[in-house]
Amino acid sequence: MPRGDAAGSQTTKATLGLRELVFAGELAPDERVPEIGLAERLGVSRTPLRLALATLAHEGLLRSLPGGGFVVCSFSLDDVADAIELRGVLEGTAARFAAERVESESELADLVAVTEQLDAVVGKRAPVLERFVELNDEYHRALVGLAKSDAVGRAIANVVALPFASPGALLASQAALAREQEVLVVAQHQHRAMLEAVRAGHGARAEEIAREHARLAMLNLELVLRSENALERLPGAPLVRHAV
Amino acid sequence: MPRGDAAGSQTTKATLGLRELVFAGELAPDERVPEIGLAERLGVSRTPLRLALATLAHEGLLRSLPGGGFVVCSFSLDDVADAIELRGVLEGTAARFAAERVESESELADLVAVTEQLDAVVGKRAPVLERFVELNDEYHRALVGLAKSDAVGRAIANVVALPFASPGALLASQAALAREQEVLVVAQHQHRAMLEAVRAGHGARAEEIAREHARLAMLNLELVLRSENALERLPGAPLVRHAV
DNA sequence: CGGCGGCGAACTGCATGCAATAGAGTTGCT
DNA sequence: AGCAACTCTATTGCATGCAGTTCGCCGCCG
Repeated sequence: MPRGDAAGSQTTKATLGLRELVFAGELAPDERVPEIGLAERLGVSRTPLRLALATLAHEGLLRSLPGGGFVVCSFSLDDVADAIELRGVLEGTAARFAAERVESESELADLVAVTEQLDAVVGKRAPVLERFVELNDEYHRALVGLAKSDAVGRAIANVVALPFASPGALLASQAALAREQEVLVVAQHQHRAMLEAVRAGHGARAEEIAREHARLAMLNLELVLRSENALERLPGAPLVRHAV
Repeated sequence: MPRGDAAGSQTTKATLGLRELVFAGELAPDERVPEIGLAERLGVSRTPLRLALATLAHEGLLRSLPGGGFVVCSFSLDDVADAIELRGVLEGTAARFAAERVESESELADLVAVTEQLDAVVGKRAPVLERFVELNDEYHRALVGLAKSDAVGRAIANVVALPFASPGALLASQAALAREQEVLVVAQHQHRAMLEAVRAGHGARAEEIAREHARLAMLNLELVLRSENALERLPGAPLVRHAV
């Protein structure tokens, strides 16, 4: 089926597999990625693997060495914080664009539906975190879609490629934390507030809420840092340089 | 010298050449890019060319077709406006980060030097636009550097990959316009203001100035749209879908 | 005993051959 | 005549072979 990099292509297989390997930490950060062994490990040839390596490099997960080859990037806690803040900025822009561009209530249908589902989940006595993360991602996707901007969409996609920067990343890692429910309530409050701001065409407010919403992830990061076992649940944790 | 994608590598050659071809409009937008003829046209083999195609696709200049192969992206005027606005948002973040993170005056040395050189150019009776664009680019690079954030730097690099979104793009295209000098004066005023805001640690102000500074490019875009011959000087003009 | 130079091996980057597919053109059937 | 199916070709995606280079190691010299 050598036409199209559709789902079944070798390149896709290599990219997904490689990303998984990196996230799982099976390839040590700051260490040369062996091109040969990796090819057979992923069950693909070197050519599509090389394409996958280039892709991950563009996503910022790998770095190409001057001498050739690639290394897995490692990230300091400051890097993680920056990525989260940047996501906030970009989602803020998306929210502002949405507020400025949405013309009819019908366009908001998806976002409204997701928000109501989130309400239901949070309203439960024991919210299912998994379900919340899922809906949360959906909410963010819908919001970005309303911005109607390829440029913004691509920029966000690039940032979210860093696993720990994705919307639900730090939620998933704090399952065992005490303030979990509290965070959920606040997050959902912001979801509703953003929806209202967008609906009312209040771009500046929507933007600020989105930024603050992302900073919730930074709060989570701080909470997670205080409990060692939670840190391990952080997606892409092996890439983060623990403070020594 | 088959090690390292250093300056002389075939992949680099292919990437630069391909980008040039796309910017020049030699490859018609929305048309399939022929992989075979292109290889010999660029003087490289198909393998590095394919890597270059993937790179440009990541930069948003090409789009991979479901059936395989690539097409050159075309951009509506709204897309151009979005890209410029997004650059403003990102440079705003860079400026804010710079204001929040710069600790000593010595870090500002480069930015100060460039600003003074720009002052000199603008102060001339007949400013040399070329020189201004050059220094302008340098100013923006220096500012982004002060943000000390890889994530922000990479995001900006991605947006600027669209030629018409780069800082000096719309300046270069309006060489023949009447209000040229006026724009230069305003731009340089904003450069100085940003520098002051960063120096004073006024993040919010620095951010807002940077956004407004980018919107100067949008003003230029509107000016350029009114004079047909100027539009042709816009970098990457062939990619822009002229309003029919 | 430490530093330097040469040698070897392994790995990367590139070129090309092959196979499979999608699209177009054509032909036959209704 | 129109539609559909079939064939054929051009083109892409993939695999592998080859060449060049860089890094590590060992021996040699200071």
